[in-house]
Amino acid sequence: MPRTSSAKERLTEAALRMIWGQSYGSTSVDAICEEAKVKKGSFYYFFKSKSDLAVAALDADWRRHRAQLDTIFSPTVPPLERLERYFDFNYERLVEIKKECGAVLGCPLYALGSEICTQDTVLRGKIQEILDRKVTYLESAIRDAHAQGLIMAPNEKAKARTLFMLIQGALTQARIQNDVEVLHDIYPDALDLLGAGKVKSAA
Amino acid sequence: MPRTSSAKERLTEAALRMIWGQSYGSTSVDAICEEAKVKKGSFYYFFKSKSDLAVAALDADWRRHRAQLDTIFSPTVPPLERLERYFDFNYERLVEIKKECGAVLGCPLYALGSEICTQDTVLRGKIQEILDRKVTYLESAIRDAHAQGLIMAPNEKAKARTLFMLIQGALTQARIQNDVEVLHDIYPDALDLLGAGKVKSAA
DNA sequence: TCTATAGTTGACTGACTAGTCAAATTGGGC
DNA sequence: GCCCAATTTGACTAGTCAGTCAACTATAGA
Repeated sequence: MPRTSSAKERLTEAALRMIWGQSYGSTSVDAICEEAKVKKGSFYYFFKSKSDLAVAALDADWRRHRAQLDTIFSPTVPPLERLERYFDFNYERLVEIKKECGAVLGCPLYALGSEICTQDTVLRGKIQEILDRKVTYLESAIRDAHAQGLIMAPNEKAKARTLFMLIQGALTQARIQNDVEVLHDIYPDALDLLGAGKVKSAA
Repeated sequence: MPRTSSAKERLTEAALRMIWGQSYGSTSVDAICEEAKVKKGSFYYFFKSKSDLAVAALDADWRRHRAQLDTIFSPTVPPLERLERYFDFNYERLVEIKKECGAVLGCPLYALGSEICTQDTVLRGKIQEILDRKVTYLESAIRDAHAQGLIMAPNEKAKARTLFMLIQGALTQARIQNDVEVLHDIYPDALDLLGAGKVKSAA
């Protein structure tokens, strides 16, 4: 295992950062190579195309992100606390990245997915796959919360998808108006969405 | 008034259609000109840049869209029916466009906004302006519904923004997975979000 | 009919695009 | 020291990009 990052790693990292920070279309292979300090010949030794690099970049990012989600959504944590932690996590992440690069970037999957979905079926498929896996975390938290009588959500799959779309909508809105605070305001509304008020209070 | 569409009109229409259908970055001025049957020299007679054209295209689209929203959100219609109509309208619009161009395209403001927000401040400003106006329609419907005791939403501005982000999240998800049905499932959840169940039933 | 203005045209620039390739270099196993 | 495979390099296509420009035409008003 190399102590210093390999050329391939530097490429996927630079690619994600730049594509997320600007857009897929406006991020050139040349610019990615320059940022990663890799010559273009090497680029095409590792990846067969720009699209191929993007897939690899999303995969690498997902591997990192997944571990964080496993912690946040640990079954040892009460289900509604998992959701609250996830909201906090998204907020903190946005703040951190804004500090780093000066802009609120939202979710790379939605930003990239919305841009390329009509043009690159492979990339779109990868994005869909990761999005589906992310929804799964919400599903299990909602299922557990419902089972414990904390919320009223008999169809946890539908609720999870709706909640996910709300979160992603908020992340996209935050990106568009370059404002993290958009995220803060939605948690109480998310509880309403989940039917937290519909439940018979403890008798 | 010209009976046949002017070059300028053809340009804004082609631009919106192509940018929405693909992406801003992958839509070239040359391609727009070809689609609009206008020579590039003429393009730069009417618009000072591609970005300038995009702003004009959004403006023109908003003028059309606004009239439809005024009908849907007419104060003569009961407030919750306004919202239901708006959901139906979005669904029908997605279906229609899918029939036309073979793909689910979501909302042009979010698709374009998410793509260019870190790169084009003028375009971003125009998008924000239109988005803000759209939220206003939801606000008034929610305010009226609350006043009539149909929902529990004392802070109509916050609720409207949250509902808007849910809708936009759903539209974006529909675009990414090229599936209109995503939209259908969220209306009951939207009612939960608005606190339709929280309200004391008629005594 | 003259003129001013609005609109049109196509050729042009120079920078940038994704992707290719043969040759050179590296570093580990023998 | 030698070999082989993994990697690196930089020069190279051939096409596309946004934007420019001077010359041209159409047309409306006086």
